[in-house]
Amino acid sequence: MELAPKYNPSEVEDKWYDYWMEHRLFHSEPDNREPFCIVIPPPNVTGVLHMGHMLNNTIQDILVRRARMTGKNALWVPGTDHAAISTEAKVVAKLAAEGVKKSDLSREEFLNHAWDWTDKYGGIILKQLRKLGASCDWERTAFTMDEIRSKSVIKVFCDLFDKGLIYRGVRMVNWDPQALTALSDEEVIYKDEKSKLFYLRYRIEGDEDKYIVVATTRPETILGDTAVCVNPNDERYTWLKGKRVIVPVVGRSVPVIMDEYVEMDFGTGCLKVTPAHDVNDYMLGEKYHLPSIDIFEDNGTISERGGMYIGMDRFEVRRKIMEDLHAAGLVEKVEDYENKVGHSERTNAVIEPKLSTQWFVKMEGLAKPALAAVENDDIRYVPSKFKNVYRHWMSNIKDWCISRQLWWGHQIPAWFLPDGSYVVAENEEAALEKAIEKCGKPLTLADLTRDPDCLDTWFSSWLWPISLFNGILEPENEEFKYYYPTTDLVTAPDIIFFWVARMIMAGFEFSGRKPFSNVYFTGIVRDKIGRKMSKSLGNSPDPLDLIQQFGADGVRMGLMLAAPAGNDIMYDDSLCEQGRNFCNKIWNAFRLVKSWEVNDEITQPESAREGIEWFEAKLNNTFAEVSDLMNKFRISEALMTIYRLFWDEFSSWYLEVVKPAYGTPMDRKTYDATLNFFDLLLRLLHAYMPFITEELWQHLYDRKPGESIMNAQLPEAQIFEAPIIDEFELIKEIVAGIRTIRKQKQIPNKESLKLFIRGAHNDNLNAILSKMGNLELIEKTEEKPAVAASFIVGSTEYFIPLDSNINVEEELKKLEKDLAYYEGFLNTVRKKLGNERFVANAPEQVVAIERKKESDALEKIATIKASLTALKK
RNA sequence: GGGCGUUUAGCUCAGCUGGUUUAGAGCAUCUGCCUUACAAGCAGAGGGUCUGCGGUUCGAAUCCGUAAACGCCCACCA
Repeated sequence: MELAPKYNPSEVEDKWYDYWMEHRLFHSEPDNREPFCIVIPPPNVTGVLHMGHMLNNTIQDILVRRARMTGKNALWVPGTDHAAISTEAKVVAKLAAEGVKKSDLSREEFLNHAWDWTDKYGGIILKQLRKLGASCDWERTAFTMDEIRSKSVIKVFCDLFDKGLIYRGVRMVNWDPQALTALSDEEVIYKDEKSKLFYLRYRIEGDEDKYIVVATTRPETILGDTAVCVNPNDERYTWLKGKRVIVPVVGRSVPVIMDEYVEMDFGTGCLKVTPAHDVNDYMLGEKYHLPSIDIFEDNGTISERGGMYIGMDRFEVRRKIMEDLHAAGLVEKVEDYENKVGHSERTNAVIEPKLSTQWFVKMEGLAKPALAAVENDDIRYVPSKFKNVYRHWMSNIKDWCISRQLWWGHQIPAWFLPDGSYVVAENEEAALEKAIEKCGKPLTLADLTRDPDCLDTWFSSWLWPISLFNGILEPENEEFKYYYPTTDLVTAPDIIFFWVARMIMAGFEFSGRKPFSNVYFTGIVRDKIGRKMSKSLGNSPDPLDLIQQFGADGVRMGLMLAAPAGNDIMYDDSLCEQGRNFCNKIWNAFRLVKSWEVNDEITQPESAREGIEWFEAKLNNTFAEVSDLMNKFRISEALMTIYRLFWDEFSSWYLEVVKPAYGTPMDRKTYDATLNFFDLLLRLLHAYMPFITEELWQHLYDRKPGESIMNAQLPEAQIFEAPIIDEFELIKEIVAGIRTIRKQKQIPNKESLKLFIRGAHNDNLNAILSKMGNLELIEKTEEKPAVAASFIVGSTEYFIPLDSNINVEEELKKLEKDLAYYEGFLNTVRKKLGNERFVANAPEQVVAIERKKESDALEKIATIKASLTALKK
């Protein structure tokens, strides 16, 4: 077989993905093995793959593939989320572009458009995931709005309602005037904004010459003012007691109320009260029975109730009303001001606090077991710092507003009766029954009106780990019992409240158990200079382009090299380059091994025997080390460990040690051992780099159809102390010493050298030393050869005799530098040992180590000094 | 306004319960090599006193306090 000198990913990736699919290698069914399960954080059904997905799914794939190779029955369930607001917004925008308004369509018509959109763009992202090698069980692909998931949502809603955990009520909610829906508190993002603080004059009723000054950031809301409030302890304003003031421009007379809520030292200490448009004002309004004037339409324009500026947009009015206030001489002053303004997470529209009737879930009771599970590590957070964030939120949890004024989603299963009361039921028939019972009159379906609102997207995704296995509708089914609780969850910390916390609560509430055992939080993918990747900045590469350029394995490796748990990753193409280069390294090592001819007659050279013994020990220990790191979710460290094993130990040392001279064949024993090592190395690498490892693994031996490295098992290994590993490290140092001399003296590698040794030296690996150093002789000596370059390893001196004269100056300099180092070192050690309290207090072992350091250093110094005097002669 | 986290070589990060040869890795840098697996490579080399200050200790990158910088989360001062 001829292999190209460079690895070409595009030639092999699709081939092997198809092969895996064809043989259903990602598919899992319950059996008697231990299950390992991950459910995918469902991406938006109409989304496209970005770097965040890339990172997140690479990690999941690594975990799943590794589990498969360690004897587990591994399952990764894929699916998508209907993403209520964002999908509905996209459909609305698309229709608008075609000149169709949502309000002109019936609910059914609109949903048809939405389904068309979903069918057209849905699942693109799942197809893209295949390009990176994601080993999801595609036969199980689910959607938050498919039948099982929808029914589960409805059932859960009804159950919670029956338990009294869901209620309907009038509350001040976060209103998105663009999406025309209420949002949960978590969907509001507060951003610092430069704005103005306007100081407005409110004249006193009956004493029009006097006025008080009120500071506000939102002058347009004076249309809804129904009071002015001051602190009762504020002596500046005691005279205001019982007075009324005139709202500027509007001309309405409103009372002055006194409440300690008002901060005396903010602004003027005078607060305008607009109960319909501010949460705090709403509270004041309730307390003092103030009228509430909602001046806005749902889309943020002024309504009839505003009385003026009707139909104008809220930001337009802010400008206009200031003009009018100025004209009327009612503006005291205007200051620059920085405050936080709430924006919709999905549409980025400025949130308008709005009074409306919504559905809520009582959270306090749900939070308790969910908090405890994380606190006691029954659910493990990696990294654990996110426990703090979680604890804080969970112990201050607020009720969850779950209704959204949208059509795309799960419609709330509540039906209104003609008298305005309502019933909650899983379907129309059941609702009718309940309704008849409730009002005692013979109603028909025509008398019932279903609540038009939909549920928050997260109200379906919080069930995901359960509903994927149909555990809500059929809690006793085999699959649910086998795969649930799932094992690991991999997600980004920004949805810890939206999703993770709620899944945990849902897990305990609906299944009585936790939904997963470990949560691995990834970081955010940023660009090289630390900016978050975003479309508008244009700093986000297209993952598919990267795969095209560097190969899926290269990109996976690039991302994983830089991604410790919970840390943001500073992405740079050079990371993928490193990944690609590594693929190439593996590829070429394979080419070398496969180029060897085997001759059964040849006996194994001693160097090869030593090399095999060493690498076996090294490989075993690395297996153990990698397992340990992976159990701690230290994925990038595990990968780096493997990288170094392959590149430095295997390629640079092992292969060079066993490599036969050019044109000569290799013995059978060494060849077989090398193929075996290669096989094991590929297995170790497979979870991280699935494609190239499959390609080479298939080439390594004859494989049966359907056989795959995916299912090859990783040997169980434990770290064991092997003296040969340390011995080999010394050999490396000696070889490096020889190479340095070759370089300095410009002696070609081909020219063999003699090596003389003065001092202790272990002969065990001399065959390797001789081969790697290209030595024709290794000999102990008492005397330094007349003309020789030297170096020291441990406290042993090594000499290479030279033909030409050596540069005495240079040698002296080198030795003196060494001497200075060791004398300095000895000094620090002696300082310690000279300290009586150290010797008295430190553990015996530690003192012993220091004494050993001392004697080693002394020995070394003696050696160097001897060399120095010899040179100076 | 509260809380949390980070700060170690040019860059990205390890360094776990303080003591494993006066701090490790990868990348980048420098030097020499197109040595028939690989220039996407090989061989060699240089580079940090661990953000500052104070403390605990025989001993501190590691523990405590404090300051600064950066980041994140939460919060109803208009």
